[in-house]
Amino acid sequence: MLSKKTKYALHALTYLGKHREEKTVLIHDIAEEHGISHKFLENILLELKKAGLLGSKKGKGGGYYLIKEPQDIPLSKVIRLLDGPIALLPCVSLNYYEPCAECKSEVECGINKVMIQVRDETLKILENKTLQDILEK
Amino acid sequence: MLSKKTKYALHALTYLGKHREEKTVLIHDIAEEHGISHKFLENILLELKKAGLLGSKKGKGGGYYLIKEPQDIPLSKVIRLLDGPIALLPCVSLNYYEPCAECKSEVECGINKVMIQVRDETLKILENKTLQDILEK
DNA sequence: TTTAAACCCTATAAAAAAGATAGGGTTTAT
DNA sequence: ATAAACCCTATCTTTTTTATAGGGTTTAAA
Repeated sequence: MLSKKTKYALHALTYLGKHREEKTVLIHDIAEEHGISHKFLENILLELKKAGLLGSKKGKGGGYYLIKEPQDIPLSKVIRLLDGPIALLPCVSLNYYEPCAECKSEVECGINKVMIQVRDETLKILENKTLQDILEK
Repeated sequence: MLSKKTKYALHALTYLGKHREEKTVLIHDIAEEHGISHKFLENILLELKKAGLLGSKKGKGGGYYLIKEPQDIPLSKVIRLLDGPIALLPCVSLNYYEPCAECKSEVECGINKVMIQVRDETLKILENKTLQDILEK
């Protein structure tokens, strides 16, 4: 399951996507709309900004705005950013690889082999669905 | 990512699958092979038994054994059993449904819509991959 | 140029989930 | 009879998640 961070991120991105005509959107407004803690949401938006999905403007009249087109923001990107690996095991993660403690040999491990396949197929799904799909509902 | 419980369960099932010729397999042997706590593994095997995947035999010479054919044990079954929902959000879970706190209306929620599609496609993958695939490596 | 609105940063803490341990009871093959 | 192995319940530790707090910095507009 997705963490609340990722869930909130998706809600925020959706909100920003719906308000693209406005130059900026206030954290406050997003937080209020979805009943999220202002400060917690702030951290999330900062991460999305660091990752290049959002831009922000300081000072009076400032706020956040989408920097990418919704169709260029796949779910895989958002999930990886806030929740980490998409792979089901560390030993098959592309972005967060770690060896498995229980595995004596990855080469001989059938679980490893299957999980690589699962990872690839799952990635196809999550790279294919974008913020655009959410906005289109 | 999968919890250790699920990971251990997959290792145990694999071990049992490889030793199907023997009538029973000792918890001890599986635990030792993969460096898992005996007691922790015991709990997991009990869950697999309750779910109808394993049988057990008490007394001297007893142990656990596979009750189903490997091709009839999909990853989805094991994951749901030990880790819970496969869906990314509670509001789209088939087996563990709960409404989302942040969502005002599921019907209007684009995230919900997309996650239903993700769930269905993910399920296809996880129902299609079975213990047999792991054993075949 | 002041000031209010909003972003930015660090540290800490509460709550929940995961992971593991302990200890004893019951069953059964030899 | 007894040792080997399954079965059950409760507790505890660690890690991760989910926040909260408080203050500093930047900037647009009056």
